[in-house]
Amino acid sequence: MYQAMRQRLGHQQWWPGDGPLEVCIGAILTQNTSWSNVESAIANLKAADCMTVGRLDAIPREALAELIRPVGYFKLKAKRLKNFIALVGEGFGDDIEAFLDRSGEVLRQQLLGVNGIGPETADSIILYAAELPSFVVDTYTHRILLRHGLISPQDDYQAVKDLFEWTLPQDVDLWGDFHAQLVAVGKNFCRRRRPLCEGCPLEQFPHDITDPTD
DNA sequence: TGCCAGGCCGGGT
DNA sequence: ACCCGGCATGGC
Repeated sequence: MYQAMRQRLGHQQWWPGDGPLEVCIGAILTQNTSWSNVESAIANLKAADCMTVGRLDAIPREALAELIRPVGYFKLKAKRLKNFIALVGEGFGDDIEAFLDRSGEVLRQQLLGVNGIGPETADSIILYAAELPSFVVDTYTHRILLRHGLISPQDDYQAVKDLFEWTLPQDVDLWGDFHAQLVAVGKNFCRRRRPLCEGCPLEQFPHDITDPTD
């Protein structure tokens, strides 16, 4: 399935955006939000010279919220950004690289301890910012695998993550691009409550679910 | 015009 | 252990 998507769509070159801090910020801001909204919020942060740990720590939460308004849930996400920045600042000052330069297990545990960072956001940061192998599962991943009968509805985040991590060679570029391909397919061919995926790169693979509830 | 977007949390059963 | 409402702007 990866080869089929890759052939049709080409390498997705994820994460879109620049540098490890921007990846972390984007991962939090894009929670249940389209990436185009995140782009304009990130542009605001850059224009306000706030794309550093120090500036994000210094800026008042209310002002930060205004800068990221386009992402929606902006008050909530301002809080979540602050929580993440506090974790980095506690041990590493402004040095995001040093914060990320630790084992994936330690990183994941610390990230999950932050209010506002759940499994997908943590894994996105580990895979795309720290560049360590940690497969990212999102709603598209769930949906696509469910439609193809590869998982059951009650399989949780960890079960789906395990399926990928135990099956694929442990390769950061492969895992990163695989997730990116699934998002591309999800956005364009596998939308919510739509049974048919006309022209989908995965059309050749069996669809066991003909009446999707998701 | 309504539905959806690259989730996560807190409170209620 | 689940289930649900809340969070909110922008694009199609």
